[in-house]
Amino acid sequence: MPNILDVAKHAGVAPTTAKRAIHEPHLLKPATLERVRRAIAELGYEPDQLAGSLRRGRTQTLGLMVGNIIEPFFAELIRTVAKHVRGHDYALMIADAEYESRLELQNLKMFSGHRVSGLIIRSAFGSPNLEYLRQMHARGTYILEIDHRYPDSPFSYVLLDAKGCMSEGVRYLYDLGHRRIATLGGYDPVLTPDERSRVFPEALEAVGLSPIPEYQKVIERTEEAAYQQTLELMQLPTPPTVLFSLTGMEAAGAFKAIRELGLSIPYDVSLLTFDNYSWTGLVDPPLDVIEQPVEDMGKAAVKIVLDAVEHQTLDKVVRKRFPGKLIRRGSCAPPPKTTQR
Amino acid sequence: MPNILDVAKHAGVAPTTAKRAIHEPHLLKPATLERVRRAIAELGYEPDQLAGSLRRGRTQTLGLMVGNIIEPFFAELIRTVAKHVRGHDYALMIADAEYESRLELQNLKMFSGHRVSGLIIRSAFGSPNLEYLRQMHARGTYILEIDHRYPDSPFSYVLLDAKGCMSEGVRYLYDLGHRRIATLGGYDPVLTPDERSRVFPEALEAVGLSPIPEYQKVIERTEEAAYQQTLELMQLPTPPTVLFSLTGMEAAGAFKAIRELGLSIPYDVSLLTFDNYSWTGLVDPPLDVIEQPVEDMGKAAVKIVLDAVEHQTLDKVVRKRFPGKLIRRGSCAPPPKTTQR
DNA sequence: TTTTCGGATGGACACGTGACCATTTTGTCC
DNA sequence: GGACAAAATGGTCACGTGTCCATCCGAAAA
Repeated sequence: MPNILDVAKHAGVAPTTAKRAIHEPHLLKPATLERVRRAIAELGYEPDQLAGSLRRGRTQTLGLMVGNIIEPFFAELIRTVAKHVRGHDYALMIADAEYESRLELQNLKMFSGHRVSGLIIRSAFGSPNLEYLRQMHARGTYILEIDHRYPDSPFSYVLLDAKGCMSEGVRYLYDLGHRRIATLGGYDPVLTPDERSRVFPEALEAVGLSPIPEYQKVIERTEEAAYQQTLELMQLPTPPTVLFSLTGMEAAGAFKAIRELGLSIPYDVSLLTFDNYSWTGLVDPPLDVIEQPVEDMGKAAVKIVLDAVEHQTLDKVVRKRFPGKLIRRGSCAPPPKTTQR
Repeated sequence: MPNILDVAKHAGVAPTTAKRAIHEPHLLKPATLERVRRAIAELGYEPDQLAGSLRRGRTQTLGLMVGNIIEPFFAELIRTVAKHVRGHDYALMIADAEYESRLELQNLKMFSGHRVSGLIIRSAFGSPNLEYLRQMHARGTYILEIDHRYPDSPFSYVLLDAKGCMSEGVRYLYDLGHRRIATLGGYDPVLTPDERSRVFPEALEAVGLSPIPEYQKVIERTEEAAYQQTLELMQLPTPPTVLFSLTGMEAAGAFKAIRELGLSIPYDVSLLTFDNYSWTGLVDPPLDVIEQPVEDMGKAAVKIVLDAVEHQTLDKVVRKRFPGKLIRRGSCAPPPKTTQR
């Protein structure tokens, strides 16, 4: 593979001149520039990013670690991030932690070994890796959390306005007449310390309700676990009149369970979920959702990270929250008369 | 950031010895090894993959270029590939070409600049980038095509058994009584030269049918285009009795169009599609699908690429086809009596 | 004690680039 | 044509690692 010296030799100039043809072409005489350019084309020369990064002391590489690539939220996030990184000459390394700290650490080490300049991370719940992130930051990697953050983490973040969304959702359901509202999956400081389940009680209290203990359960945030919990909830003596799903993944499980129980949405039970996944508009009835502005979030994340990396302001902390959007489609209706109190 | 020389100094040994503690620990006296290991731990040393790759002349990096990361097929492919790369100390660079040759080339150059050792690529249709891929291969990148291949491409591939799938699908529909079968999107040597649409006529002929000209149309393989084409097809004087969707993405568009036309599946029209996406089991009726063994395909792709890269057998060509699996769920039934001939 | 040999350890250098400073060439003015 | 500044070009080295070869040490054999 030809290198810059080959190009220089082929063009009859010094290596430094050859390199300037790439990075500072304005410094060269047009004739020289042209000669070097032809040499580059003829040899098919392509700069080695490895050597450049090594010398420069800084790579043109960003890391993106997602929680679970199968979830459309993360797939869309990857696409958006990739889209906005494009054109800035940065490569994107992507890893999927599957919400597991062990995998997360393994991937972080890989990123670190490859000296990524910036890292956008959806950290795992209850992860012991905060210290490692701190270390990466101390060594020059700019870190931004997305979708979820460690409590007390010192890093920049891009998050959903969880409190606003939960309040709006609960208010919407309350106004329809619902009093027995259940979320899929409850708050747990270690297993599922996500903001949505944490602020749910506050949102209830804001409309004068309080959490119903028998609906509270800590589950994994998976389709299967949501399926199971829905079966259990709907077979309680006094089942909830509405299920509030905190992720689109869980909504699929809940929807399946409701259908298998022979219940009708929204006549027997209402369903509201986060994430405007495409299937939510295809099922019958189409689901009411709280849409996350994934595009905006990904774009903001890239901007913050690239700004910090390019200006080497690694200690600059930028924190942004984005509003969700409640979309009504028909899966929420007033609760059945017979069960209303 | 500490380097191997710092470690050596800290442990009181020569750089070479320090490095052996990492790569060839069996060569060191246990006491020395222990001292170096302690130094590594105390300094938090992590080898610089850039410098290593530069010296070695080969990176520990693979590239994966997908057609469209939003499609669950590719999201699953990414996950599977990431999963099987893990544990081999390779980093994964991921890019999304969005089926556009221009983006594809841009991403290929990025991969090339970062000197990826292997590349798994779902190439864009009618792309002019085959020559560039050839060049990358000549310079030491092992290349494997997945899901689609350039006609006459010289590279390894992992593909679906398109012919088998199309034959089985057509046979299934024929046996139900269908004679007017339309695919969504037809074959075009430049725009959509995919195997599925190409072998569709053969599959028809195998059961004694022939393609119906008015159903043949070249469309983009998108949800929106499929939606439009479905509207058009179903409003023809003699509409097809069944739609055969070649991708899961298109099925969503078709499903939406059918519902909006007030038609009932499968009584008014049947629907069969590739890709067992989760939503296909949630809608009413659940859809008959031809499932692609994404896991197996991704696993095989990684194995082939890593084998070739690690043994430096860059000219070894491995080609595999995987069978699809027809899953019946109820969206295909005998055609309506009134329209049957 | 000397020799020999294999197990341990050490030293020098190259990978391809970018940063930095040095040198040559060109243009302008008197 | 000479002086001078600016424009253009050139030379050297370090980034952190892996490779290659050299050296050292200690134990067993002579």
